[in-house]
Amino acid sequence: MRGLHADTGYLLYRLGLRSGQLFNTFLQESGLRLRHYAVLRYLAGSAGALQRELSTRLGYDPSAIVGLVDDLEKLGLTERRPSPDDRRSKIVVLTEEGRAFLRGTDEAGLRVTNDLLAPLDPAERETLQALLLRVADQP
Amino acid sequence: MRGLHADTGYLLYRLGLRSGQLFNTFLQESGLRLRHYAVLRYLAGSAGALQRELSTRLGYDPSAIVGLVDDLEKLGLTERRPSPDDRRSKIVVLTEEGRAFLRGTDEAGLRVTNDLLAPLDPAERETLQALLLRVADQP
DNA sequence: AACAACTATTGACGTCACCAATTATTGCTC
DNA sequence: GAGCAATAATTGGTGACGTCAATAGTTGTT
Repeated sequence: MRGLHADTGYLLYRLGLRSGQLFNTFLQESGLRLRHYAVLRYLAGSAGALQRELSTRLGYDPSAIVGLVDDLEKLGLTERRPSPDDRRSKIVVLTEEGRAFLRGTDEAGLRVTNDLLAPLDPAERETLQALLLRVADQP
Repeated sequence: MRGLHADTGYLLYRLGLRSGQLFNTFLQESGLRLRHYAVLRYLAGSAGALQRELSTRLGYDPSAIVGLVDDLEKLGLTERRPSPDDRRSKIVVLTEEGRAFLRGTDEAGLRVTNDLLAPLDPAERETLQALLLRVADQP
């Protein structure tokens, strides 16, 4: 009898939950949650982003972005700068402290991934990574 | 600059969210959510389960199971039967209506997985499935 | 000049995860 | 076999979160 566990879509859902929990328990000592961390990492790769951009790219509601950026700003990890082109928009950028924070949690994120993928050898991890990237990169 | 998207753990988290959303939008016409569906599919593979067992196997809080089983019972898809061994426990079983419901949503679940894995060919899907199963099957 | 579209923000509502406490029952132990 | 810790289901509370509607300020279009 094929249970739901044999369904790849459901497996992804389940493992996504587990992965998120691992990240969150890991981040909790810093007072942040996975959502904050995702924003920081996105900013690290983009050198400034409109809140609207964060919303669409990360899949969080615009109103959620407001709170997340508020939190990060309160901790001094990001700043809101006025957009030169459009006075409605604000550009969120990492501060130096934000970069330092990311450096400090770098190997920690790797450790989480390491725990999660413990049953796989390096070659298999690379295969999985490649497949997931292909799945993730569709509109 | 390696963004968070290059991190397998985060990829899993992200794809898990997407998968869950697909499942939920698909199930919403039936009035159930993914959590209910997961319970039904687990029951289909076990011919009766204690609520405690559902809690540990599916990773939901015992108090959450109460509500889920209440909902399913209200729809006539499951029943609570007294355990012959232990009067504290109740055994949750699928009704005939529950089985019929699962049959009706069978190919729908496959369609969700199909949408999700659109970029992969059949061989790659099997590889992914096998890797995810290995990752999922750790304590 | 008028109006539709867009950005950030606020607020409300329902769902959900997480934790503590309760009741009924069981198993252990002395 | 009496007392007591452990367990199963349940209830309730709290905080986080997704979603939706509404608003103020700004831009682009016609």
